[in-house]
Amino acid sequence: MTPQRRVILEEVEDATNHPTADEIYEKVRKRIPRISMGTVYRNLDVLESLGAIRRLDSGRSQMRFDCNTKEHYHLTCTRCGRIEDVPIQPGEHFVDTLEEAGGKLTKYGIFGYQLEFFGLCSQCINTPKESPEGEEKDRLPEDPEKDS
Amino acid sequence: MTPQRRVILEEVEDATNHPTADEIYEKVRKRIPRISMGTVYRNLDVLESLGAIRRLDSGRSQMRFDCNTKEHYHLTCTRCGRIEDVPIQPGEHFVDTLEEAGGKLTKYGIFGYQLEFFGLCSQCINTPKESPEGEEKDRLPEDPEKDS
DNA sequence: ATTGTTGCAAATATTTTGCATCAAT
DNA sequence: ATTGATGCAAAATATTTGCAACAAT
Repeated sequence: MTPQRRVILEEVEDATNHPTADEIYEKVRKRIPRISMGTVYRNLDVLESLGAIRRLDSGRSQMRFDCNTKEHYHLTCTRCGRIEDVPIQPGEHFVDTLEEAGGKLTKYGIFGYQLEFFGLCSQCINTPKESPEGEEKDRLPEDPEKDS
Repeated sequence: MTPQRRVILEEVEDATNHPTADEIYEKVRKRIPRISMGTVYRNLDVLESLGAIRRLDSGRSQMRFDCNTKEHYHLTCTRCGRIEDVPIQPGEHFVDTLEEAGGKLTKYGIFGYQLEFFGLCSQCINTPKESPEGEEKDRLPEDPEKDS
């Protein structure tokens, strides 16, 4: 556990959003200015295989990282791309239903599943749409942002 | 609908696996040798926004494409990375359960979800593991292949 | 003429890797 | 000494884009 690795882990843990490697790099760089991107990526890999963090696939080009390795669900915002945790408690009926349903699939050779939600994040849901003329629809999963 | 676009669509439709842009390019190139990768990507985009094909995010670095735009589920093979359709009929109880569960989430501002399964594809499930000594476990979703 | 599409090449973006050096056993 | 980790730069990968030429209205 080198200083670099510790700081990288701390920054993933402190991040409230689910940061990209680049965001982590920028934060770590404030504390260790000479750190390199390669070190960040290498340590994110190591921390992942240690089970300290999880790698999330947001459906966009960049990977995101999460220090919460417990089972929970993510919401990808169709407007801004932010990922946040879905506010469902592990005990809720929804999860039971899903677990039960998922269990039925083992007969097909399936032993895992991943569920992602799409909608508006807590920030965007309270923000009026930007382009007032354009009737810009919120995008569905398979239509990640085209504009820039 | 240019010849290029038609051929690209045909190749996505003919592919039984869920091909990557590169695989599509290689196939199209056999019929239109001078086609360029840019044209393939541009047309995959166009075809997607026409609703003719879907873009799948396999959790790996390359996008994959699917001409089946109807709702269905995918299994990503944890051993070889292949994507195949989950042999669940739309009417099966499992899907109903899931739909019901998913519907309960609208109160959180969630209007869509995507479910992916992980397991062994029909090919790998009938193949003995390769490395006999290494106890090489099948990998879980968040642990895409590390070896090469 | 205008519009949209192509092929090509160059650019972009993200992630990975080679390598000499450094740090800690 | 050996081992593993670092910083740096270069490479690799996947995708996107600028542009001149082409095709069809």
